[in-house]
Amino acid sequence: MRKEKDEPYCAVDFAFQRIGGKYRGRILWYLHLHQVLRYGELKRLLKGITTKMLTQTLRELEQDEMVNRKVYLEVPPKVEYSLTANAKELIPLINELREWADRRIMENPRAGTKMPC
Amino acid sequence: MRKEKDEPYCAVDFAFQRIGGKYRGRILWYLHLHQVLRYGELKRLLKGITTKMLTQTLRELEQDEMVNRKVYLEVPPKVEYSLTANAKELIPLINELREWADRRIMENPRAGTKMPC
DNA sequence: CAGTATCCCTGGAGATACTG
DNA sequence: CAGTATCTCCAGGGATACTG
Repeated sequence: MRKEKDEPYCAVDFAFQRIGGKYRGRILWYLHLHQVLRYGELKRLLKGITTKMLTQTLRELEQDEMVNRKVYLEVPPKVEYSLTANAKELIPLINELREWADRRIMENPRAGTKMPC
Repeated sequence: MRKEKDEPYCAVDFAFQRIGGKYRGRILWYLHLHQVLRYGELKRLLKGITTKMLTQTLRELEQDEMVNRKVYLEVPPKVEYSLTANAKELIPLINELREWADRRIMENPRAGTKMPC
């Protein structure tokens, strides 16, 4: 049974509930980079994610109108995921967050190297 | 004992680890709105937060160089929190996330009203 | 291929009491 | 005032097996 999120206290809260969580950011970013991805392709990109978490996160993103899910009635099955218009509005922001993070990573002597996405 | 965060997989991950979490976004936003806030003021703004979570989150933000902690050696004690330069770079982005969220909230017939922060 | 269905465990978070 | 210190709980997430 799907748990309801806590009522967000304010818009900042609301935003972070939609993009926060362990995999949401990367899923949105990969869908942006590739335009459209199949379930298995996403699973390969999100190395180590379990099917349970991937399916669950995709379903939540779908309910939040952040991703489209397109099912092809073929054998073997084929399902494609893509960003909705709502989510696309966020891409420039996520990109700037990514650049901010890259700067923090470069500043840090320990890390010293950019992390590819 | 402080648990280490999972190694972020990429910069997008890194960014969300720094601004994600239940209260981080709002703390950064409130510190932006008020410039400087005392512990008790933050606690009042984050209605319902426990001292444990507030202290813990502030310490993490401090370690991540997102907030400054200034202690006044007075009785009664006085501690002031403010944003670091690193965190201030994020404010325009958080503000745009907030505006994005406001648009989503207004679109939704159920909600229909902006949420103040 | 794209998922379900279970079982299980941990750590994020709440409640409460106490202190320099 | 600005925190510590404990105890507790539960849901987010992992591992594994199975299926249309």
